[in-house]
Amino acid sequence: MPVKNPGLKSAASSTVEDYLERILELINSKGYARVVDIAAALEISQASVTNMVQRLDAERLLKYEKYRGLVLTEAGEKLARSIAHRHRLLAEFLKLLGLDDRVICHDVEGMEHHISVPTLRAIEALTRQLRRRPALRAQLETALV
Amino acid sequence: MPVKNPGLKSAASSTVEDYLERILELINSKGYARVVDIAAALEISQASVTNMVQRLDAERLLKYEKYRGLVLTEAGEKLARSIAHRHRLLAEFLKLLGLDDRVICHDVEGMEHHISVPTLRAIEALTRQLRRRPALRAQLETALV
DNA sequence: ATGCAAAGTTAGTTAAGACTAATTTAGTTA
DNA sequence: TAACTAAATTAGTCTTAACTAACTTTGCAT
Repeated sequence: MPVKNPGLKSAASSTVEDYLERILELINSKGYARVVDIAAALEISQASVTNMVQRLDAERLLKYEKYRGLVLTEAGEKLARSIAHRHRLLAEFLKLLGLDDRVICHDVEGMEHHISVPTLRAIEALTRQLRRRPALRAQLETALV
Repeated sequence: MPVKNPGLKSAASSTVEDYLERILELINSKGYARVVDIAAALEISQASVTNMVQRLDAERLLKYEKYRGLVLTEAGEKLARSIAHRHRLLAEFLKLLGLDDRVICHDVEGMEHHISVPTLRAIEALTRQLRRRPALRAQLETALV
């Protein structure tokens, strides 16, 4: 299906977003992101990662030197951060709905690439309300049976 | 990315779900679903639709006779209905968050294929609360500025 | 300094799902 | 009923993003 983009999102494909998200995660936790680690994190082959890293370099989302490693560019880091932020927000929202971590992980990874800024803001506001209203959360729990 | 399926969803791909959703919609509104109408609804070529319809026939989600038309099978209709239901639920949820129809349409079409049953149930419960608590909705609106 | 294992790269393949162009069928109208 | 048009189908191509297998580079241990 040709997924049209009505001016609501960044130009990055879901796949690109997944890569950037994991790369930032690795950099934050280990200080660097090697091909082998990215491949392990995404559960894909190293060859696939090498390909994508070359593409991300061409798109100026990171700087990459053959055999030597990579660093995010300003643009890449900015994008990665906003992706990570969206991910955290959605995960927290689902957590407040009482869902378990396995489900949260699965659904967030699927949905996150398809949520526009306005929707994200609305969910953010809703999450704030849920956070400070345990009574409301309790109602949800009981409604689920 | 290899989208794994941890036993949370039907076996149909996002694409298949989109086709079924539109086919049911057409059948409900016009009484039948022709290739040309499905193609128009999904904004893809008739050739692509013919291909997919043959595949859906092979998967027993509809019965299809060359040049003659198609009808959903029991299984196909059941699946299509549950997809449509999920779509309506998500759309209503976003509507209650105060989002506008353009955004709702875009985001629902992106997200709907990635939401598990437990998450859907939780959102359903939350939607009920939002429906009967205009004050809560008002708080969200003002929080958005 | 050399050699070996781990990491990285390249080349070529695959699958889904779109596309166009060309062909065939069906239904309507003269 | 003959012909024309709209709909449907087929055949073959393209893109994205995965894969495997084979090869190269790097860095560590001897």
